[in-house]
Amino acid sequence: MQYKSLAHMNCSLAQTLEVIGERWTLMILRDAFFGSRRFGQFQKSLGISKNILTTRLNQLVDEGILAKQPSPDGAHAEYRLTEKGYDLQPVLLSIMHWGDKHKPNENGDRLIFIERETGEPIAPMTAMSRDGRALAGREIKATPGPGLDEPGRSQLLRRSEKT
Amino acid sequence: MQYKSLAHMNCSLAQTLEVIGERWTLMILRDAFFGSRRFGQFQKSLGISKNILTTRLNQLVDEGILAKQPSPDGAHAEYRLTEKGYDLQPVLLSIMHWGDKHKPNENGDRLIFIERETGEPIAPMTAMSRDGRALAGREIKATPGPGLDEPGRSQLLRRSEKT
DNA sequence: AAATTCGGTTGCATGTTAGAACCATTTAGT
DNA sequence: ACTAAATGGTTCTAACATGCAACCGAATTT
Repeated sequence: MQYKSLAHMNCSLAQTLEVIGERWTLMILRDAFFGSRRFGQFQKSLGISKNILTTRLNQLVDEGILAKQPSPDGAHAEYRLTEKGYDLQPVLLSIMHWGDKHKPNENGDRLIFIERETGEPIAPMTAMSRDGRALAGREIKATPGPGLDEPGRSQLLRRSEKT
Repeated sequence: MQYKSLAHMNCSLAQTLEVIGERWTLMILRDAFFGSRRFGQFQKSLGISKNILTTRLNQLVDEGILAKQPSPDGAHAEYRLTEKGYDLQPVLLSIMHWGDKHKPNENGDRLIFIERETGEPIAPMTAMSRDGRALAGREIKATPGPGLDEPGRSQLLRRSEKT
């Protein structure tokens, strides 16, 4: 997907960025969350070149984030979010939340996310303790898990010592 | 920062991606969260070319996400997260959480995020109702806020009708 | 005093992107 | 039924970004 691959890194961030770490990809997914299904809808709404859109949609289909299916009327294809795609919603929400705060529109929030059933606005995305307290950035730290290999492990520990 | 600018779009996602929407940028921030401060630390840990690292660090400083300061011993410079930078933690956490789930390491999670004080693992990043219930992707929808302009507004409404 | 480290800058080859032109199929209009 | 336009792409090319290697000055180490 890109110039220098991050795929060899044993890092959940790198692995994910290998898939969605490109501007258009997330914009396409945004549109998908808002109901776009068809090639032309994405293209018109985003103003993206067709060839780029083609490659991005194919990558997302290959990754199982979108599924390409014939439309109900059978004529053209549709791209729909899979479960794996829906799982990206927290990512989109937290990015948007940052944008609302630090790149605001002068008139106020551009979008308000509400619970479908109640119509109530949802809470802003924050890290939480298991018992439901919001946690600020500095209250959290990382420790090595079973999946971390030795180089990363020792780097992490060395750094956290002297903090 | 990139080929085709998203800056003209009135969209919190586009605005944010204009700043952090490039693979290296988020990797650099990951390192910053884990304690990297110096040019050489970032470069060694990521294996990124120096010229690219230079431009990315400068962009982050220009945006106020990192601050460049002389180090305590006065010799070389240090890059440290600002408050604006710390606010990106939910973004990183949700991306990593997706990676842990969908691009797992066979041995288990690579990192475990814990509350600094208690040592307790934090909850996975999820959208929440204000009263603390976790909300799945499909339970949420977007409605236009005061900052949304007419074209986007009507598009959004048109789409949500026929869902 | 010489060599190494640190934090870059510069130049070049190569890979990606953006835009335009083209094309096959389906749908809409007359 | 015939034509025109829309849809969903593919292909070509120019322009720009990336990545590597070489270089460089200042500061530290040997």
